[in-house]
Amino acid sequence: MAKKEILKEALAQGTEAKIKEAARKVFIQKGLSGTRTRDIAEEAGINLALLNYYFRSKENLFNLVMLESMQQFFMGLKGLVNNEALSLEEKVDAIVAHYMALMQVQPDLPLFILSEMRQDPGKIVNTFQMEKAMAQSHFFKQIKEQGPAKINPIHFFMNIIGLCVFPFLAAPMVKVIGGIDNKDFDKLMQERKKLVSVWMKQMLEK
Amino acid sequence: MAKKEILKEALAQGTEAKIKEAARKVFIQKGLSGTRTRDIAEEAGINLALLNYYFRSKENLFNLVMLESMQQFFMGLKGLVNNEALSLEEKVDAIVAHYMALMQVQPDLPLFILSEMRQDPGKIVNTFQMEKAMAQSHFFKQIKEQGPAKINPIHFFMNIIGLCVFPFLAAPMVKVIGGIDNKDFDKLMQERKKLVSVWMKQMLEK
DNA sequence: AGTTAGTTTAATCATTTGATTAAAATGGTT
DNA sequence: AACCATTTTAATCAAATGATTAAACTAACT
Repeated sequence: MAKKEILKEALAQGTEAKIKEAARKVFIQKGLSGTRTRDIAEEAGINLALLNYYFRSKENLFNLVMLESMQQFFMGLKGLVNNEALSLEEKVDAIVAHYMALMQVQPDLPLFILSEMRQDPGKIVNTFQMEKAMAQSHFFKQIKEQGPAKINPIHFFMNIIGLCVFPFLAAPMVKVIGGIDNKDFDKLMQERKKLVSVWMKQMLEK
Repeated sequence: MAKKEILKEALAQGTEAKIKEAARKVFIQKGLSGTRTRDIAEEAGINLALLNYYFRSKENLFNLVMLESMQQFFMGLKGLVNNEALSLEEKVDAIVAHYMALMQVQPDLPLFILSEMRQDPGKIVNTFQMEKAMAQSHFFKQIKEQGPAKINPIHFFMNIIGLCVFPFLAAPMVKVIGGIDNKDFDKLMQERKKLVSVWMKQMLEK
C-alpha cells in the first residue's frame, strides 16, 4: 500500500515536473498572454486536460513558474550582498560572476520577468519580499562609505545588474547591429565577464 | 468636389490618427498578444468595426506601430554616429543626452521593442536596415582608434545604450528595491544624465 | 428636400482557447 | 483473470476574440 503510493507518486512527480518544465520553457519564450495551454501540453508531450488535472488552471501554472523564476534571479544576490566577509571590490566581482554565469544558462530569464512585470507590476512585486533587504544591505552601506566617487548606491546597483543583463535583453538586436552570430556573441559575453568588474570599479574611483 | 474630399480626408485622418495613437498606447503597454482589438477601440472611443475599416487587421495596425517605434528609437542615433564633426567624447555626450531625453517621454518604448523582438526576432529585425550602418559608422571607427582602453566597440555600444535604457526597463523593480516613488525615480534619472557620460568616458581612459 | 459619397454602428460569424467531463487505459494486488 | 485506484485521453462546452456585413447616420452639394 505504502509502496504503491510511492511508486505512483514518483510517476506523478515525473509528469508534473515534465509539465512544469514545458510550461517554463513556453512561458519564458512567449509570455503569459502569448502562450496557449495547448502549446504547453504539446511541448510536454501530454494532453490538454492533464495539464488542468495537475495544475487546475493556466494562471496557477504561470504563478508557479514566475515564482521560481524570481527566486532564481534573486536567490544568489541575497546571499552575496550581506556577506560581511567580502570587501566591496570582492562583492562586485562575485555579483558580476554570479549574474554572467546565470545569464549563460538562462539568457531570457530577465526579459521574461521584466515583460510580465510591465503588464502587472503589483502581482509580480508581491511575490518577492526583497523590499528592505537591498536598501539596508551591507553592500549598500559599503557603497555609501566608499571613497571619492560618492556614487548613489541605487545607480551603482542598476549599473552592475544592467551591464550584466542588458546584452541578453537586447541580444537579437546586438547580433544584428554588431554583425555577429551566436558563437561570436558567446565569445563577447565571455570576455565581458572580466570587463564589467573593471568598469564597475572605475565608477568607484572618482 | 475637391474641397469635399479634403474635408472628409481631414476628418478621416483625425479618426485614423486617434486610432493609431490608441493602438500605440495599448500595444506598448500590453504587447501584441496581450491586447485585444476591443481594448484599442475603447481607448480610441470608437467601435470595433471602425478599426478594421481603417486598418484591415490587428496585425496591420501592430506593424505600423512597431515600425514607427523602431524608427523613433533609432532615428536620432543614425544622425549622431556618423557626424564626423563630433569628437568621440562629444558623440558620447550627445548619444547619452538623446537617449535620456527619449526615455523621459517614452519610458516604455525599449521594453515594448525588446519584448516583441523575443517573440519574433526576424519580423522585427527586418523592419529596419541598420545592419551595416552601425558597424561601419564613424562612431565605431573612433572607438577602435581610441587610446589605451582598446575597448571593443560592440561592448562600448551596449554599455552606452544599456546604461541609459536599463533603468527604464527595470523601473518597477528599481522602485521597489530602492524604496523610492515615481518622483524620486525621476530625480534619479535627472542626475543620471550627467553620470552616464562620465562613466562612459572612464571606460575609454584605461 | 433629395441625392450621394463617405463614415459609423449594431449585430453576427467563425475560430481560438481555457476548462470540464465521462470514458478508457494502466499497472499493481488478490 | 478479476478488481481497484490512479492516470490519461478524446470529446465537448462556454467564453473570448478577430473579423465581416448590412444597415443607419452625417454632411456637403444640387
